[in-house]
Amino acid sequence: MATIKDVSKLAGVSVATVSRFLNKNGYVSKEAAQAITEVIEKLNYRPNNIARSLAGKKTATVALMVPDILNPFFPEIARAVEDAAHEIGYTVMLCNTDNDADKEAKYIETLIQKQIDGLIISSYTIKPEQVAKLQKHSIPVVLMDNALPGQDIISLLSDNREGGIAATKHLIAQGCKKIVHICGPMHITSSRERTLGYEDAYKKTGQFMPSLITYSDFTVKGGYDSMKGLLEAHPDLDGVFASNDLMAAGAVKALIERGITVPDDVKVIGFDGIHMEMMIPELSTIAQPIYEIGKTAMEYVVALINQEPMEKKSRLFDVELIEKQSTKKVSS
Amino acid sequence: MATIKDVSKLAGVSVATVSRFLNKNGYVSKEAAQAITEVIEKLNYRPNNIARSLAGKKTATVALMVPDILNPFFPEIARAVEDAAHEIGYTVMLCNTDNDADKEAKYIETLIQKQIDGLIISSYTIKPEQVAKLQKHSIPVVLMDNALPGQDIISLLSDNREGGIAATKHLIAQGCKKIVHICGPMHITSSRERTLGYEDAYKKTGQFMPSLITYSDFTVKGGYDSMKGLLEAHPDLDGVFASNDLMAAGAVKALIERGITVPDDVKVIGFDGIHMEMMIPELSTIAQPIYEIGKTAMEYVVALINQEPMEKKSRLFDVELIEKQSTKKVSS
DNA sequence: CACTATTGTGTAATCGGTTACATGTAATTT
DNA sequence: AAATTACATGTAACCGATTACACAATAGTG
Repeated sequence: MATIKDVSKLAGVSVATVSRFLNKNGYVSKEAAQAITEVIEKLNYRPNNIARSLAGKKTATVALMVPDILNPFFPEIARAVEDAAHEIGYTVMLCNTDNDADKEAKYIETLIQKQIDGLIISSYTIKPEQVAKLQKHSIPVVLMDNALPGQDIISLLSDNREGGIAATKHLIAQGCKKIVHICGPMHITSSRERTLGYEDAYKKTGQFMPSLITYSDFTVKGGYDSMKGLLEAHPDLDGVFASNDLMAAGAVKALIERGITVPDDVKVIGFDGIHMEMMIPELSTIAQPIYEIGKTAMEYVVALINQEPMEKKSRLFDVELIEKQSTKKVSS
Repeated sequence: MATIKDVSKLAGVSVATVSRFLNKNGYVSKEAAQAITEVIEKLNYRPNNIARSLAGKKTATVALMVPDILNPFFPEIARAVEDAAHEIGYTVMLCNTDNDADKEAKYIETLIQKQIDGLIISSYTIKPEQVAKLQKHSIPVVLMDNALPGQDIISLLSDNREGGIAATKHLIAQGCKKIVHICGPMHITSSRERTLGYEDAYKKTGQFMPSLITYSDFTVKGGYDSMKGLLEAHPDLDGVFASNDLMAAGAVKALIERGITVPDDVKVIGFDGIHMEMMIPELSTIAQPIYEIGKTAMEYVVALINQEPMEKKSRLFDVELIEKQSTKKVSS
């Protein structure tokens, strides 16, 4: 591997000049530039990023922390983040935390040692002290789809409350009279908000009862089990709002197994907008602008890394109702 | 951030001793060790990985190249690789190539500059010259679910041929008389093998015709479209073997849309064994030991990195038939 | 007891870059 | 013509570790 020294020697200039040339800062004469360009070409020289990083520059690496990349919501995030990162020459490290605080803590240690420039967290178990630790090492953090109350961290959230309202209103508009809700883990802010949205919207109809809500865990299995329970308690239900698409899918499964037709007998709507074209019927959902959020997360992280002046502000993204078959009005 | 120098000063020893202590090589007296331990604790010292890497050590980072993490097959791989990596203190960089040779080439440049220790490729478009480039930089490469003919690269494959046979035989055993096949991209080795397996097995029945095969692209949409075409050509088909689970899902969708019941009228089996619990009916499949393959890939890469003596050998993994509803025999 | 191994430690070079600073020349100002 | 300013380049310190080598003390051996 050729080094900057090799280049400087062959080009007949000093390493400083080569470095200036490479980084486009400071003065470099046309002749020197020409010579260096040629030598670089000839030696097929590539600057060593490790050395660069050590000399005080950044690593151009950010990490993405997710609970589990197997959960289809997170590949979408990963893809968005990776695309945005790649575009500006950054590289993404993938970290699965399994919602395990220990694993999380250990990972953060590793990431600090590896001198990542920034961290995008889309993990729900993240502890404030971990974030504090990162900040002590001046590693910028951006939270996606999560918020840490009372902390000075940028967090990018969808308007979950509004989404919960929109989902519920949509079911009402489609003619549902008795709408149940499968909600996600209560320690997740986004999840709570969605449920509050449902309550907001549904209470106005005067039909609300606490027993219409079941608490679940954002998994297909969880949605499936919850749906079974709800069917026992409310055989006359005709609308289901699940706090995420996976649970909605589980709910559909439970309904169909019981011989209940979706959307004819019961309409189902999810939340998130993950791609599940394989579902029959296809699922209506409240879609988050996941891609935009991911892209924004990268932009924010990079801005923080470069200490660009910015109003350090969290943001709320609009969600969008996507109507598919699962809530289609049946022409009677 | 405390450095090794700070530690050495405070502990009253030289940096060399501290380094020896940290790396557990060379002699360090009990007293020195004790003193160093205390100072490290006190200063909360963590060795700087960048500096370590520069000084000739490895980066403890591998990259994983996949076409698109949004395709549900790849999160499974990513998860396996990441788990195995994490266990041995390695970190994983995620690279989406979109099957774009340019993007791939650029990425490889970046990865070389970042001095990754090894690369696991599960991307189908990888070019031999790219691999050669990596090898020139002595970066070990392991191929997953793919092989590069005539190249000296370890590749980990499932027994796709055998899997294709097993899938077909299973459909036959379940009573299917006319079995069509939706095959994947022909430039993908694994895909071709699966199709060969189908042909092998089905030709024995004497029922085989080339028109039973449709060429598709490993997507849900592709499977859906192919199925439609096959239904036109062969209205009397009663078994479908799709070369991957996504296409199988698309096929199921097309069938159900046509009012055909799965598995009663037509049985469908896929390949890969990705998790799709949301499907109704759940999909029978030939499961690859994805997790094991991912783990093995990491083990191989690390062995290569450490230049451990090993018979540099590619491996073929056994696949497993997973029977679910989509091929259930209907009690008549 | 002299001689070799073993144990323990420190100095300084090295990895491959970046950059502050010194120095020198050419072009502008005043 | 003297004083600035802009341009161009090189020297050497530095980033934070690893490690070859030299040296010293202690233990073991014949």
